[in-house]
Amino acid sequence: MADIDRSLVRSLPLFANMSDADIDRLLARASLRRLLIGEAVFEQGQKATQFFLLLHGRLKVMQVTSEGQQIIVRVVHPGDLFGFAQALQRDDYPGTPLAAAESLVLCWPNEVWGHFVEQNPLMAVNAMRTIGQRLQEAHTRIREMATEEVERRVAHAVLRLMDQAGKREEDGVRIDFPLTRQDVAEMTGTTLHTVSRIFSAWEGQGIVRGGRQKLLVRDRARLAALAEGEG
Amino acid sequence: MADIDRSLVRSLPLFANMSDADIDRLLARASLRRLLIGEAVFEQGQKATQFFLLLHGRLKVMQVTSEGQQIIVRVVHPGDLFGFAQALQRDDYPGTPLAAAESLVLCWPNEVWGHFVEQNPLMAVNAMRTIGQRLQEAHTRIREMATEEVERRVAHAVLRLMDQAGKREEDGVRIDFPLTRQDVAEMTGTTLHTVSRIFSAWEGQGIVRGGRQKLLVRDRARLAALAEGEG
DNA sequence: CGGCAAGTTTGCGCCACGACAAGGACGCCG
DNA sequence: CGGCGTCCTTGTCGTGGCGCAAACTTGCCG
Repeated sequence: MADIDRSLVRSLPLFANMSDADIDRLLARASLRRLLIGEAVFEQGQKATQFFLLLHGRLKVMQVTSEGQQIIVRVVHPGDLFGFAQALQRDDYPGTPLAAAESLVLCWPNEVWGHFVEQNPLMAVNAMRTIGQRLQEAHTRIREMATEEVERRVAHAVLRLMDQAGKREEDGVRIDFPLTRQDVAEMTGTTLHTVSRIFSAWEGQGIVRGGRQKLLVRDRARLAALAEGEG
Repeated sequence: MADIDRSLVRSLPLFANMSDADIDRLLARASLRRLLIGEAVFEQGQKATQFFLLLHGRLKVMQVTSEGQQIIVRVVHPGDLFGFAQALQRDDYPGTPLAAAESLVLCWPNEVWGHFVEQNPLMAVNAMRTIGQRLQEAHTRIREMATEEVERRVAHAVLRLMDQAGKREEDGVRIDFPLTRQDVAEMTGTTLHTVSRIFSAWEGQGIVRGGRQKLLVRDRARLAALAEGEG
Protein backbone atom coordinates (compact mmCIF):
# COMPACT_ATOMS: atom_id res chain seq x y z
CA MET A 1 0.00 0.00 0.00
CA ALA A 2 1.72 3.12 -1.21
CA ASP A 3 2.12 6.11 1.04
CA ILE A 4 -0.66 8.65 0.83
CA ASP A 5 0.16 12.22 1.49
CA ARG A 6 -1.40 14.12 4.36
CA SER A 7 -2.03 17.09 2.14
CA LEU A 8 -4.73 15.14 0.33
CA VAL A 9 -7.00 15.20 3.37
CA ARG A 10 -5.65 18.04 5.51
CA SER A 11 -8.15 20.50 4.19
CA LEU A 12 -11.23 18.33 4.82
CA PRO A 13 -13.36 19.31 7.82
CA LEU A 14 -13.43 15.69 8.88
CA PHE A 15 -9.70 15.82 9.64
CA ALA A 16 -9.57 19.41 10.75
CA ASN A 17 -8.65 18.79 14.36
CA MET A 18 -6.52 15.69 14.08
CA SER A 19 -2.78 15.69 14.62
CA ASP A 20 -0.45 14.87 11.75
CA ALA A 21 0.51 11.68 13.52
CA ASP A 22 -3.09 10.54 13.84
CA ILE A 23 -3.79 11.29 10.23
CA ASP A 24 -0.73 9.37 9.15
CA ARG A 25 -1.81 6.40 11.20
CA LEU A 26 -5.18 6.37 9.48
CA LEU A 27 -3.79 6.90 6.02
CA ALA A 28 -1.34 4.07 6.56
CA ARG A 29 -4.27 1.70 6.54
CA ALA A 30 -6.00 3.21 3.57
CA SER A 31 -5.65 2.50 -0.08
CA LEU A 32 -6.23 4.90 -2.89
CA ARG A 33 -8.30 4.18 -5.93
CA ARG A 34 -8.83 6.09 -9.12
CA LEU A 35 -12.05 5.71 -11.07
CA LEU A 36 -12.77 6.49 -14.67
CA ILE A 37 -16.14 7.83 -15.75
CA GLY A 38 -18.76 5.11 -15.51
CA GLU A 39 -16.78 2.85 -13.17
CA ALA A 40 -18.40 1.61 -9.95
CA VAL A 41 -16.70 1.72 -6.55
CA PHE A 42 -18.74 -1.32 -5.56
CA GLU A 43 -21.99 -2.95 -6.62
CA GLN A 44 -25.40 -2.91 -4.99
CA GLY A 45 -25.93 -6.07 -2.95
CA GLN A 46 -22.23 -6.83 -2.71
CA LYS A 47 -20.88 -7.80 0.71
CA ALA A 48 -19.66 -4.71 2.55
CA THR A 49 -15.97 -5.04 3.40
CA GLN A 50 -14.77 -1.46 3.18
CA PHE A 51 -15.84 2.11 3.72
CA PHE A 52 -14.81 5.10 1.66
CA LEU A 53 -14.07 8.77 1.39
CA LEU A 54 -14.37 10.68 -1.85
CA LEU A 55 -11.33 12.91 -2.34
CA HIS A 56 -11.98 14.25 -5.78
CA GLY A 57 -14.57 13.93 -8.52
CA ARG A 58 -18.25 13.10 -8.20
CA LEU A 59 -20.25 9.92 -7.68
CA LYS A 60 -23.89 9.19 -8.34
CA VAL A 61 -25.36 6.46 -6.16
CA MET A 62 -27.76 4.30 -8.15
CA GLN A 63 -30.34 1.78 -7.07
CA VAL A 64 -32.01 -0.60 -9.48
CA THR A 65 -35.43 -2.16 -9.07
CA SER A 66 -36.13 -5.80 -9.75
CA GLU A 67 -37.47 -4.72 -13.14
CA GLY A 68 -34.30 -2.89 -14.10
CA GLN A 69 -35.70 0.60 -13.57
CA GLN A 70 -33.02 2.70 -11.96
CA ILE A 71 -32.91 5.85 -9.88
CA ILE A 72 -30.24 8.10 -8.40
CA VAL A 73 -30.43 7.97 -4.64
CA ARG A 74 -27.94 10.74 -4.01
CA VAL A 75 -24.80 12.39 -5.23
CA VAL A 76 -21.49 12.03 -3.37
CA HIS A 77 -19.31 15.11 -3.24
CA PRO A 78 -15.62 15.49 -2.41
CA GLY A 79 -15.05 15.17 1.34
CA ASP A 80 -18.09 12.91 1.85
CA LEU A 81 -17.84 9.57 3.59
CA PHE A 82 -19.83 6.85 1.86
CA GLY A 83 -20.38 3.12 1.85
CA PHE A 84 -20.18 2.76 5.61
CA ALA A 85 -22.88 0.13 5.60
CA GLN A 86 -21.11 -1.75 8.35
CA ALA A 87 -21.56 1.13 10.76
CA LEU A 88 -25.29 0.80 10.14
CA GLN A 89 -25.16 -2.91 10.85
CA ARG A 90 -25.81 -3.87 7.28
CA ASP A 91 -23.66 -6.47 5.68
CA ASP A 92 -24.20 -5.49 2.08
CA TYR A 93 -24.14 -2.22 0.18
CA PRO A 94 -27.57 -0.82 -0.60
CA GLY A 95 -26.61 0.95 -3.83
CA THR A 96 -23.99 1.34 -6.52
CA PRO A 97 -21.78 4.47 -6.61
CA LEU A 98 -20.81 5.29 -10.18
CA ALA A 99 -18.19 7.84 -11.14
CA ALA A 100 -19.90 10.74 -12.94
CA ALA A 101 -16.49 12.28 -13.43
CA GLU A 102 -13.02 10.91 -13.02
CA SER A 103 -12.70 10.40 -9.28
CA LEU A 104 -10.28 9.65 -6.46
CA VAL A 105 -11.39 7.52 -3.54
CA LEU A 106 -9.82 6.52 -0.23
CA CYS A 107 -10.72 2.99 0.93
CA TRP A 108 -10.46 1.51 4.42
CA PRO A 109 -11.22 -2.02 5.56
CA ASN A 110 -14.22 -2.19 7.87
CA GLU A 111 -12.16 -3.16 10.91
CA VAL A 112 -10.58 0.27 10.89
CA TRP A 113 -13.89 1.96 11.60
CA GLY A 114 -13.47 1.29 15.32
CA HIS A 115 -10.02 2.87 15.34
CA PHE A 116 -11.32 5.69 13.25
CA VAL A 117 -13.92 6.49 15.83
CA GLU A 118 -11.62 6.00 18.83
CA GLN A 119 -8.89 8.12 17.30
CA ASN A 120 -11.36 10.86 16.85
CA PRO A 121 -14.62 10.66 18.75
CA LEU A 122 -15.76 13.62 16.74
CA MET A 123 -15.78 11.23 13.86
CA ALA A 124 -18.59 9.17 15.33
CA VAL A 125 -20.59 12.28 16.03
CA ASN A 126 -19.87 13.42 12.54
CA ALA A 127 -20.99 10.17 11.02
CA MET A 128 -24.20 10.34 13.05
CA ARG A 129 -24.86 13.84 11.85
CA THR A 130 -24.18 12.84 8.29
CA ILE A 131 -26.68 10.05 8.48
CA GLY A 132 -29.18 12.29 10.19
CA GLN A 133 -28.84 14.77 7.37
CA ARG A 134 -29.27 12.09 4.77
CA LEU A 135 -32.40 10.86 6.47
CA GLN A 136 -33.71 14.37 6.59
CA GLU A 137 -32.91 14.84 2.94
CA ALA A 138 -34.62 11.59 2.05
CA HIS A 139 -37.78 12.65 3.84
CA THR A 140 -37.73 15.97 2.06
CA ARG A 141 -37.51 14.16 -1.23
CA ILE A 142 -40.36 11.87 -0.28
CA ARG A 143 -42.47 14.86 0.59
CA GLU A 144 -41.63 16.55 -2.67
CA MET A 145 -42.40 13.48 -4.72
CA ALA A 146 -45.67 13.02 -2.91
CA THR A 147 -46.96 16.54 -3.13
CA GLU A 148 -45.23 18.47 -5.87
CA GLU A 149 -45.56 18.51 -9.62
CA VAL A 150 -42.70 17.56 -11.86
CA GLU A 151 -41.49 21.06 -12.68
CA ARG A 152 -41.19 22.01 -9.02
CA ARG A 153 -39.36 18.80 -8.21
CA VAL A 154 -36.88 19.41 -10.98
CA ALA A 155 -36.40 22.98 -9.77
CA HIS A 156 -35.68 21.70 -6.26
CA ALA A 157 -33.23 19.13 -7.56
CA VAL A 158 -31.35 21.70 -9.59
CA LEU A 159 -31.19 24.10 -6.64
CA ARG A 160 -29.77 21.34 -4.48
CA LEU A 161 -27.15 20.47 -7.09
CA MET A 162 -26.28 24.12 -7.36
CA ASP A 163 -25.64 24.42 -3.65
CA GLN A 164 -23.65 21.20 -3.46
CA ALA A 165 -21.77 21.32 -6.72
CA GLY A 166 -22.12 24.85 -8.02
CA LYS A 167 -19.20 26.77 -9.44
CA ARG A 168 -19.44 30.51 -9.93
CA GLU A 169 -18.94 31.64 -13.52
CA GLU A 170 -19.26 34.93 -15.29
CA ASP A 171 -22.76 34.25 -16.48
CA GLY A 172 -24.19 32.29 -13.55
CA VAL A 173 -23.48 29.15 -11.57
CA ARG A 174 -22.38 26.00 -13.31
CA ILE A 175 -23.11 22.45 -12.11
CA ASP A 176 -19.55 21.25 -11.79
CA PHE A 177 -19.77 17.73 -13.19
CA PRO A 178 -21.24 16.01 -16.23
CA LEU A 179 -24.96 15.72 -15.71
CA THR A 180 -27.34 14.32 -18.30
CA ARG A 181 -31.07 14.98 -18.60
CA GLN A 182 -31.46 11.30 -17.85
CA ASP A 183 -29.63 11.80 -14.53
CA VAL A 184 -31.93 14.62 -13.51
CA ALA A 185 -34.90 12.48 -14.49
CA GLU A 186 -33.67 9.65 -12.28
CA MET A 187 -33.23 12.06 -9.40
CA THR A 188 -36.74 13.44 -9.66
CA GLY A 189 -38.77 10.43 -10.69
CA THR A 190 -39.64 11.47 -14.21
CA THR A 191 -38.41 10.87 -17.76
CA LEU A 192 -35.59 12.47 -19.68
CA HIS A 193 -38.16 13.73 -22.19
CA THR A 194 -40.00 15.74 -19.60
CA VAL A 195 -36.77 17.10 -18.13
CA SER A 196 -35.63 18.14 -21.58
CA ARG A 197 -38.91 19.96 -22.20
CA ILE A 198 -38.67 21.74 -18.86
CA PHE A 199 -35.08 22.81 -19.45
CA SER A 200 -36.02 24.08 -22.89
CA ALA A 201 -38.81 26.16 -21.43
CA TRP A 202 -36.50 27.54 -18.73
CA GLU A 203 -33.86 28.34 -21.30
CA GLY A 204 -36.45 30.32 -23.23
CA GLN A 205 -37.04 32.40 -20.12
CA GLY A 206 -33.35 32.90 -19.45
CA ILE A 207 -33.40 30.94 -16.21
CA VAL A 208 -30.80 28.36 -17.22
CA ARG A 209 -28.56 27.53 -20.11
CA GLY A 210 -28.17 23.90 -21.10
CA GLY A 211 -25.81 21.91 -23.20
CA ARG A 212 -24.63 18.37 -23.61
CA GLN A 213 -24.17 17.14 -20.04
CA LYS A 214 -23.97 20.73 -18.93
CA LEU A 215 -26.17 23.03 -16.93
CA LEU A 216 -25.69 26.65 -16.00
CA VAL A 217 -28.13 28.45 -13.71
CA ARG A 218 -28.46 32.09 -14.63
CA ASP A 219 -31.34 33.22 -12.46
CA ARG A 220 -31.39 31.53 -9.10
CA ALA A 221 -34.20 33.69 -7.79
CA ARG A 222 -36.61 32.70 -10.56
CA LEU A 223 -35.70 29.07 -10.05
CA ALA A 224 -36.31 29.31 -6.31
CA ALA A 225 -39.68 30.90 -7.04
CA LEU A 226 -40.60 27.99 -9.31
CA ALA A 227 -39.52 25.56 -6.59
CA GLU A 228 -41.86 27.26 -4.15
CA GLY A 229 -44.72 26.94 -6.58
CA GLU A 230 -44.82 30.57 -7.63
CA GLY A 231 -44.46 29.78 -11.27
CA MET B 1 -41.70 11.93 38.69
CA ALA B 2 -43.66 8.84 39.66
CA ASP B 3 -42.00 5.46 39.79
CA ILE B 4 -42.23 3.50 36.59
CA ASP B 5 -42.29 -0.23 36.78
CA ARG B 6 -39.57 -2.34 35.20
CA SER B 7 -42.14 -4.69 33.79
CA LEU B 8 -43.20 -2.00 31.33
CA VAL B 9 -39.95 -2.26 29.44
CA ARG B 10 -38.50 -5.60 30.44
CA SER B 11 -39.83 -7.34 27.39
CA LEU B 12 -38.44 -4.86 24.87
CA PRO B 13 -35.40 -6.00 22.90
CA LEU B 14 -33.73 -2.68 23.63
CA PHE B 15 -33.54 -3.58 27.32
CA ALA B 16 -33.06 -7.28 26.88
CA ASN B 17 -29.56 -7.51 28.30
CA MET B 18 -29.62 -4.82 30.94
CA SER B 19 -29.62 -5.54 34.63
CA ASP B 20 -32.61 -4.59 36.78
CA ALA B 21 -30.48 -1.99 38.51
CA ASP B 22 -29.48 -0.36 35.24
CA ILE B 23 -33.04 -0.29 34.03
CA ASP B 24 -34.20 1.26 37.26
CA ARG B 25 -31.57 3.95 36.98
CA LEU B 26 -32.77 4.84 33.51
CA LEU B 27 -36.43 4.74 34.41
CA ALA B 28 -35.78 7.00 37.38
CA ARG B 29 -34.98 9.79 34.97
CA ALA B 30 -37.90 9.13 32.68
CA SER B 31 -41.40 10.46 32.76
CA LEU B 32 -44.47 8.75 31.44
CA ARG B 33 -47.03 10.37 29.24
CA ARG B 34 -50.39 9.21 28.02
CA LEU B 35 -51.79 10.46 24.74
CA LEU B 36 -55.35 10.48 23.51
CA ILE B 37 -56.15 9.94 19.86
CA GLY B 38 -55.11 12.96 17.84
CA GLU B 39 -52.71 14.38 20.43
CA ALA B 40 -49.15 15.26 19.42
CA VAL B 41 -46.08 14.25 21.42
CA PHE B 42 -44.34 17.33 20.08
CA GLU B 43 -44.65 19.64 17.13
CA GLN B 44 -42.59 19.87 13.96
CA GLY B 45 -40.02 22.64 14.24
CA GLN B 46 -40.15 22.70 18.03
CA LYS B 47 -36.85 22.79 19.89
CA ALA B 48 -35.72 19.26 20.72
CA THR B 49 -35.35 18.82 24.47
CA GLN B 50 -36.30 15.20 24.95
CA PHE B 51 -36.21 11.82 23.29
CA PHE B 52 -38.85 9.15 23.52
CA LEU B 53 -39.83 5.50 23.53
CA LEU B 54 -43.28 4.30 22.53
CA LEU B 55 -44.55 1.75 25.03
CA HIS B 56 -48.03 1.19 23.79
CA GLY B 57 -50.30 2.43 21.03
CA ARG B 58 -49.34 3.80 17.65
CA LEU B 59 -48.04 7.11 16.32
CA LYS B 60 -48.06 8.52 12.82
CA VAL B 61 -45.29 10.99 12.12
CA MET B 62 -46.56 13.84 9.97
CA GLN B 63 -44.74 16.51 8.02
CA VAL B 64 -46.47 19.53 6.56
CA THR B 65 -45.34 21.53 3.56
CA SER B 66 -45.32 25.30 3.48
CA GLU B 67 -48.62 25.09 1.58
CA GLY B 68 -50.28 22.97 4.22
CA GLN B 69 -50.16 19.71 2.29
CA GLN B 70 -49.30 16.95 4.71
CA ILE B 71 -47.80 13.50 4.48
CA ILE B 72 -47.08 10.62 6.82
CA VAL B 73 -43.36 10.09 7.05
CA ARG B 74 -43.52 6.86 9.03
CA VAL B 75 -45.43 4.98 11.68
CA VAL B 76 -43.99 4.46 15.17
CA HIS B 77 -44.69 1.08 16.74
CA PRO B 78 -44.44 -0.05 20.37
CA GLY B 79 -40.80 -0.51 21.38
CA ASP B 80 -39.50 2.06 18.88
CA LEU B 81 -37.29 4.94 19.94
CA PHE B 82 -38.26 8.23 18.31
CA GLY B 83 -37.56 11.94 18.46
CA PHE B 84 -33.87 11.54 19.15
CA ALA B 85 -33.08 14.55 16.99
CA GLN B 86 -30.32 15.55 19.37
CA ALA B 87 -28.37 12.39 18.66
CA LEU B 88 -28.41 13.44 15.02
CA GLN B 89 -27.13 16.90 15.92
CA ARG B 90 -30.38 18.58 15.06
CA ASP B 91 -31.83 21.05 17.47
CA ASP B 92 -35.42 20.85 16.35
CA TYR B 93 -37.83 18.03 15.62
CA PRO B 94 -38.35 17.37 11.92
CA GLY B 95 -41.92 16.09 12.18
CA THR B 96 -44.99 15.80 14.38
CA PRO B 97 -45.90 12.42 15.93
CA LEU B 98 -49.66 12.13 16.36
CA ALA B 99 -51.36 9.40 18.36
CA ALA B 100 -53.35 7.23 15.95
CA ALA B 101 -54.57 5.25 18.93
CA GLU B 102 -54.41 5.93 22.64
CA SER B 103 -50.71 5.68 23.44
CA LEU B 104 -48.17 5.51 26.23
CA VAL B 105 -44.82 7.19 25.85
CA LEU B 106 -41.61 7.28 27.94
CA CYS B 107 -39.80 10.62 27.82
CA TRP B 108 -36.18 11.37 28.73
CA PRO B 109 -34.38 14.70 28.77
CA ASN B 110 -31.70 14.94 26.12
CA GLU B 111 -28.83 14.96 28.62
CA VAL B 112 -29.63 11.38 29.53
CA TRP B 113 -28.76 10.16 26.04
CA GLY B 114 -25.07 10.06 26.97
CA HIS B 115 -25.80 7.96 30.08
CA PHE B 116 -28.13 5.84 28.05
CA VAL B 117 -25.37 5.00 25.62
CA GLU B 118 -22.68 4.54 28.27
CA GLN B 119 -24.89 2.33 30.38
CA ASN B 120 -25.42 0.13 27.41
CA PRO B 121 -23.07 0.54 24.47
CA LEU B 122 -25.36 -1.77 22.60
CA MET B 123 -27.81 1.06 22.74
CA ALA B 124 -25.65 3.26 20.53
CA VAL B 125 -25.19 0.45 18.08
CA ASN B 126 -28.90 -0.12 18.19
CA ALA B 127 -29.69 3.50 17.53
CA MET B 128 -27.30 3.46 14.60
CA ARG B 129 -28.95 0.41 13.17
CA THR B 130 -32.37 1.93 13.65
CA ILE B 131 -31.37 5.02 11.75
CA GLY B 132 -29.73 2.93 9.08
CA GLN B 133 -32.95 1.00 8.65
CA ARG B 134 -34.98 4.15 8.44
CA LEU B 135 -32.68 5.53 5.82
CA GLN B 136 -32.96 2.32 3.90
CA GLU B 137 -36.72 2.41 4.20
CA ALA B 138 -36.82 6.01 3.04
CA HIS B 139 -34.79 5.16 -0.04
CA THR B 140 -37.07 2.26 -0.80
CA ARG B 141 -40.03 4.58 -0.62
CA ILE B 142 -38.33 7.10 -2.87
CA ARG B 143 -37.67 4.37 -5.38
CA GLU B 144 -41.25 3.20 -5.23
CA MET B 145 -42.64 6.68 -5.64
CA ALA B 146 -40.33 7.33 -8.56
CA THR B 147 -40.94 4.16 -10.48
CA GLU B 148 -44.18 2.48 -9.45
CA GLU B 149 -47.80 3.15 -10.19
CA VAL B 150 -50.24 4.06 -7.48
CA GLU B 151 -51.77 0.61 -7.02
CA ARG B 152 -48.37 -1.01 -6.49
CA ARG B 153 -47.33 1.67 -4.04
CA VAL B 154 -50.48 1.18 -2.04
CA ALA B 155 -49.94 -2.58 -2.07
CA HIS B 156 -46.41 -2.10 -0.75
CA ALA B 157 -47.60 0.25 1.96
CA VAL B 158 -50.27 -2.19 3.11
CA LEU B 159 -47.80 -5.07 3.15
CA ARG B 160 -45.44 -3.02 5.29
CA LEU B 161 -48.20 -2.13 7.72
CA MET B 162 -49.20 -5.76 7.86
CA ASP B 163 -45.71 -6.83 8.85
CA GLN B 164 -45.28 -4.08 11.39
CA ALA B 165 -48.74 -3.88 12.85
CA GLY B 166 -50.52 -7.03 11.74
CA LYS B 167 -52.64 -9.08 14.09
CA ARG B 168 -53.69 -12.57 13.10
CA GLU B 169 -57.45 -13.12 12.99
CA GLU B 170 -59.67 -15.96 11.88
CA ASP B 171 -60.22 -14.50 8.46
CA GLY B 172 -56.84 -12.90 7.76
CA VAL B 173 -54.50 -10.32 9.23
CA ARG B 174 -55.85 -7.13 10.69
CA ILE B 175 -54.00 -3.80 10.76
CA ASP B 176 -54.00 -3.25 14.48
CA PHE B 177 -54.77 0.46 14.76
CA PRO B 178 -57.27 2.92 13.30
CA LEU B 179 -56.20 3.72 9.77
CA THR B 180 -58.17 5.94 7.42
CA ARG B 181 -58.03 5.95 3.62
CA GLN B 182 -56.65 9.43 3.99
CA ASP B 183 -53.76 8.06 6.06
CA VAL B 184 -52.89 5.51 3.41
CA ALA B 185 -53.09 8.24 0.79
CA GLU B 186 -50.65 10.37 2.75
CA MET B 187 -48.28 7.45 3.06
CA THR B 188 -48.27 6.72 -0.66
CA GLY B 189 -48.51 10.16 -2.19
CA THR B 190 -51.97 9.89 -3.66
CA THR B 191 -55.53 10.94 -2.76
CA LEU B 192 -58.06 9.29 -0.50
CA HIS B 193 -60.34 8.92 -3.52
CA THR B 194 -57.87 6.80 -5.39
CA VAL B 195 -57.12 4.71 -2.30
CA SER B 196 -60.82 4.15 -1.76
CA ARG B 197 -61.27 2.99 -5.35
CA ILE B 198 -58.30 0.64 -5.08
CA PHE B 199 -59.55 -0.87 -1.82
CA SER B 200 -63.00 -1.34 -3.35
CA ALA B 201 -61.51 -3.17 -6.31
CA TRP B 202 -59.42 -5.37 -4.01
CA GLU B 203 -62.42 -6.10 -1.84
CA GLY B 204 -64.27 -7.28 -4.95
CA GLN B 205 -61.46 -9.76 -5.55
CA GLY B 206 -61.42 -10.97 -1.97
CA ILE B 207 -57.93 -9.63 -1.30
CA VAL B 208 -58.86 -7.35 1.59
CA ARG B 209 -61.88 -6.38 3.61
CA GLY B 210 -62.30 -2.76 4.58
CA GLY B 211 -64.38 -0.78 6.99
CA ARG B 212 -64.38 2.52 8.76
CA GLN B 213 -60.74 3.01 9.82
CA LYS B 214 -60.27 -0.73 9.48
CA LEU B 215 -58.38 -2.96 7.15
CA LEU B 216 -58.13 -6.74 7.03
CA VAL B 217 -55.83 -8.49 4.58
CA ARG B 218 -57.28 -11.80 3.49
CA ASP B 219 -54.93 -12.83 0.71
CA ARG B 220 -51.36 -11.81 1.34
CA ALA B 221 -50.03 -13.69 -1.66
CA ARG B 222 -52.24 -11.85 -4.14
CA LEU B 223 -51.29 -8.56 -2.53
CA ALA B 224 -47.59 -9.37 -2.76
CA ALA B 225 -48.08 -10.26 -6.42
CA LEU B 226 -49.70 -6.88 -7.03
CA ALA B 227 -46.82 -5.18 -5.23
CA GLU B 228 -44.38 -6.91 -7.57
CA GLY B 229 -46.28 -5.71 -10.57
CA GLU B 230 -47.88 -9.02 -11.45
CA GLY B 231 -51.35 -7.64 -11.37
C1' DC C 1 -11.84 15.15 -41.32
C1' DG C 2 -15.63 12.19 -41.46
C1' DG C 3 -18.48 8.81 -39.12
C1' DC C 4 -20.46 7.02 -35.06
C1' DA C 5 -22.41 6.85 -30.55
C1' DA C 6 -24.33 9.15 -26.92
C1' DG C 7 -27.11 12.74 -25.60
C1' DT C 8 -30.90 15.92 -26.69
C1' DT C 9 -35.06 17.96 -28.71
C1' DT C 10 -39.75 17.89 -30.19
C1' DG C 11 -44.28 16.19 -31.78
C1' DC C 12 -48.35 13.39 -31.00
C1' DG C 13 -51.70 10.40 -28.77
C1' DC C 14 -53.26 8.33 -24.80
C1' DC C 15 -54.40 7.16 -20.13
C1' DA C 16 -53.81 6.90 -15.18
C1' DC C 17 -54.98 9.93 -11.62
C1' DG C 18 -56.23 14.03 -9.50
C1' DA C 19 -60.00 17.59 -9.00
C1' DC C 20 -64.60 18.30 -8.16
C1' DA C 21 -69.07 16.91 -6.58
C1' DA C 22 -72.72 14.49 -4.31
C1' DG C 23 -74.59 11.02 -1.72
C1' DG C 24 -74.33 7.23 1.79
C1' DA C 25 -72.95 4.74 6.06
C1' DC C 26 -71.09 4.18 10.30
C1' DG C 27 -70.51 5.26 15.14
C1' DC C 28 -70.36 8.53 18.85
C1' DC C 29 -72.64 11.53 22.08
C1' DG C 30 -76.21 13.78 24.15
C1' DC D 1 -82.99 6.84 20.03
C1' DG D 2 -82.06 10.53 17.00
C1' DG D 3 -78.80 13.86 15.14
C1' DC D 4 -74.43 15.07 13.61
C1' DG D 5 -69.75 14.70 12.42
C1' DT D 6 -66.44 11.93 10.28
C1' DC D 7 -65.24 8.80 7.09
C1' DC D 8 -66.14 6.32 2.92
C1' DT D 9 -67.91 5.43 -1.90
C1' DT D 10 -68.74 6.34 -6.58
C1' DG D 11 -69.54 9.16 -10.69
C1' DT D 12 -67.85 12.38 -14.30
C1' DC D 13 -64.40 15.19 -16.31
C1' DG D 14 -59.99 17.25 -17.40
C1' DT D 15 -55.11 17.05 -17.89
C1' DG D 16 -50.16 16.39 -16.71
C1' DG D 17 -46.78 13.93 -18.20
C1' DC D 18 -45.41 9.29 -20.01
C1' DG D 19 -44.74 6.14 -24.07
C1' DC D 20 -43.37 6.01 -28.53
C1' DA D 21 -41.04 7.65 -32.53
C1' DA D 22 -38.02 10.26 -35.25
C1' DA D 23 -34.76 13.78 -36.23
C1' DC D 24 -31.00 16.69 -34.74
C1' DT D 25 -26.56 17.95 -32.30
C1' DT D 26 -22.28 17.41 -30.13
C1' DG D 27 -18.06 15.50 -28.99
C1' DC D 28 -14.99 11.68 -29.56
C1' DC D 29 -12.09 8.61 -32.00
C1' DG D 30 -10.11 6.41 -35.65
